[in-house]
Amino acid sequence: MSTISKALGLLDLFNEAQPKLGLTDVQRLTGRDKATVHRHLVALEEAGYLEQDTGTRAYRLGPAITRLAGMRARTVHEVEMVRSVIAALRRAAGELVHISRLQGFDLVDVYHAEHHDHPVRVSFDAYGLPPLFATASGKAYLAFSTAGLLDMALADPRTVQQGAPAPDRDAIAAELTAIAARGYANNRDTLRIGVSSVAIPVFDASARAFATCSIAYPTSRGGAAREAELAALLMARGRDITEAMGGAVPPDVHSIWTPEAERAAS
Amino acid sequence: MSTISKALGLLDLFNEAQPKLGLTDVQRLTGRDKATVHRHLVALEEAGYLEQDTGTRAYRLGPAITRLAGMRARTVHEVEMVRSVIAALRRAAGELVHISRLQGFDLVDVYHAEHHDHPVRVSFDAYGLPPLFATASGKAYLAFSTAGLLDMALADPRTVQQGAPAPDRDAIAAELTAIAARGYANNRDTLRIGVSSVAIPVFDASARAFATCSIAYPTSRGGAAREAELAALLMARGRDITEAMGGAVPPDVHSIWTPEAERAAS
DNA sequence: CTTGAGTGGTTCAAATAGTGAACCAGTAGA
DNA sequence: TCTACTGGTTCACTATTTGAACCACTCAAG
Repeated sequence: MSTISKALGLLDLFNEAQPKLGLTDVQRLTGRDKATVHRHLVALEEAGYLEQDTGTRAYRLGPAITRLAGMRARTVHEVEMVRSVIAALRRAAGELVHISRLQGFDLVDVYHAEHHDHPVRVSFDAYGLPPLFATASGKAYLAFSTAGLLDMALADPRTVQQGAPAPDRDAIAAELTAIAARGYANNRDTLRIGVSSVAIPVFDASARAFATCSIAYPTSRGGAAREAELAALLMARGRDITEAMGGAVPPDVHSIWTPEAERAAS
Repeated sequence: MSTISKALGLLDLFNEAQPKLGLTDVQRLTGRDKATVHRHLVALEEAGYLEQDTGTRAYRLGPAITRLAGMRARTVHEVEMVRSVIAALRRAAGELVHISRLQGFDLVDVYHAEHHDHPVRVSFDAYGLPPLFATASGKAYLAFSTAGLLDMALADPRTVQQGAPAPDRDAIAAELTAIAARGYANNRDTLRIGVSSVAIPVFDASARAFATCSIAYPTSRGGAAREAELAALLMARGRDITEAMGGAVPPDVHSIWTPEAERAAS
């Protein structure tokens, strides 16, 4: 293990539960020698990745991290921020993976990664904008937003223009509650025959949903087992996606997603 | 020089002008051996501080930076984010340094660091909230915000309640233009006899002013030379303060502040 | 289709930089 | 005054890092 990895690993020790760590704390947590830890801490501090409280001498995350994150936000396009995570997801799932973002009352496609192994693929129409509650992404978004949003989406003029039967508000609300409880939304042939999908929300820095990540797959390839499998993949990466974009997963969602992530890591 | 410092130094090579760097680019910029650079880049990539474009193989800043910055934003209090910078400023200036933040139409004190060397100090009244255009901080804020804000501040009922003569809008607007051009605002005895101050804005991630940093000093200690000296100190640290809080200095301001920063570094 | 000049990446002996047991110094209770 | 904690430092030892030379690949020119 390189010295660099060891030093950078120290930064991961800082979290909500332990925002400040003393030399001895870090030494205990890592099991490494005190002198080594100290040298690493000093090196990180000199570079600005840590800073030391002048009073307690405890270390905390430093300004260089914030500075670089700003640089990344400015220089790396939003799409590229999640591209590697999405690519990994697409490889694991073998299906089309989407990132969509809310604009007005529509979720528009920001990025989608195709997979080229299967001959049968879901083709994607970039200009079809169905109402929020009709797609897996939209439901994922609504389920993790404030309740009022569903009514606003239902009040959207395009919802009734379709000539279709009026949507059942209570039924949708009940489904959203179920989605919030299990951590992901799904869709089976409801929007387009032969196409199913699963979706999770992406949260911003204020832990509010602002985008979604979804996997679309031909229904022909998937039963309930396939859906559960893809949903597990999605939830295992949910935290990474949100954090790569500068967001924070709310605690309640975190507790739903984390067990899946651990299961997938095994 | 430690390996850690060398590796972390690589991250600073990425900026707006060169958001993506190849192995050879980094090697040229650092002058170090290619093998060394490569090992460092790989170590940083494995930790998530860099990521590699699968196509071009160029490196860019990675998701771990954004993740950690989120952690810092959540665990380190806003005040502590700038405490060390402010402490350095206070030591260099030997005067009272303030950080104020806009709340509604008032700049309220977030943090202030006193200096204990001088017997005569500016004492600070935390509950005095003069109109924006009457303080150095307020003027610094207004000068780097949209023009409409001045009129809103002038329309504030408390402005006229004072019983003082009505403020001259054109004179203030002209002063704000001058402030924007030279990079800092000042105040001499106008608010309180015997107290002068200089101030600069602090910008958020969207490069909009959202707070200010100011130095207050007894007028008895300061002529124009003292004011210029303190203003130079302030502007030299302006970028650090903004970036430590996750903000970005707008390009035009950057070009005003940077020469001062270089002068002060010598 | 070669050739050469670019890439990015790898190898392994040499040496430099990292390591850790033991040490010092300060502080807060008992 | 002890003791038991802190944070931090020293220096012989050794393991990790280093860098010249190397490979593999791509691309444009001859």
